[in-house]
Amino acid sequence: MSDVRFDERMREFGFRVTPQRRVIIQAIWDNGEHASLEDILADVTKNATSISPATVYRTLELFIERNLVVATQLGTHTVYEIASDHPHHHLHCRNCGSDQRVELAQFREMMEDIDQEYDFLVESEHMVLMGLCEHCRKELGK
Amino acid sequence: MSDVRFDERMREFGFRVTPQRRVIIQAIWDNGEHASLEDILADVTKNATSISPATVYRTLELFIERNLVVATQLGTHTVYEIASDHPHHHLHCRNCGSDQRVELAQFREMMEDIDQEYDFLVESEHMVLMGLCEHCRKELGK
DNA sequence: CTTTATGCAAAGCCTTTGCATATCT
DNA sequence: AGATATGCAAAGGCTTTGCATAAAG
Repeated sequence: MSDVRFDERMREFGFRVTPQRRVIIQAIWDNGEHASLEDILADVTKNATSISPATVYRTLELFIERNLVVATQLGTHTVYEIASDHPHHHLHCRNCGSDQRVELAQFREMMEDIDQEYDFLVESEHMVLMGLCEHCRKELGK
Repeated sequence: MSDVRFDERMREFGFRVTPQRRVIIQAIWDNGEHASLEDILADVTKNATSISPATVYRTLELFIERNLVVATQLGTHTVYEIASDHPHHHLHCRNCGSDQRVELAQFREMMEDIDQEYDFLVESEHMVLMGLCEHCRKELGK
């Protein structure tokens, strides 16, 4: 995604485009779309003429509120990614930290089963499954 | 579970039994086994001759470390429950906050599918699915 | 020109830590 | 008695807030 795209995107969402916001959204993008707050704060204070942390917090809150950015709980901390139209889930490797996006038909099935069996409507649209990736499970012999 | 039981349980795990620990573990139990930190702190300072928050933090850390208590991420905050032998998941209603324990055969299936399709080993053993319970989905017309 | 965003510094909160005292086994 | 847990108060770290200034539309 180019810088121009980000600008457009922000305008679409009715935001003013500022250098700080460009840097922040770029930081999220650069982190493979799974940026922790620390990642963002680090990137941002590194790349830019010292953006205030306050700005980062306020900007993220705003973006999340209006769904330009999605916040997801990954174990203990929250990660941020730029909202996309494609619902998906994540396979997050606890060993190497890699992150794989997947569309899980199986997940949909599971939701339907739960619906029928318990009459419960699952709304978790963006789950993170922790575990071991292809590479690490071999390395660890699992 | 009676108080005596808790005492036994704690001793099994090699803990000294103190009044504070009784109160803390009771607080977790009383909250339908899904107590937030706030719940616990509130209960504890209410029921007891003012236990120090420091003690609550240290005790929880200890219990979790040695698997007497399990900590689970529920959206933004962490919830605590007394460890049980039966692996299970939770259906948590975002509207009324009710919480239903379920054993999901479907979940196991999903894990196996993911294994085959992506060669990823899912280790999330204790998930919380957010959504709407039987009652609330009717109330909200979903 | 008006509205909105930013930076700074202070205030707030929640959590952790050190150490002396009290408690458990 | 010896080992461990607790309370207190202080220290820490992260996040939020108020307000004046700067920048965007």
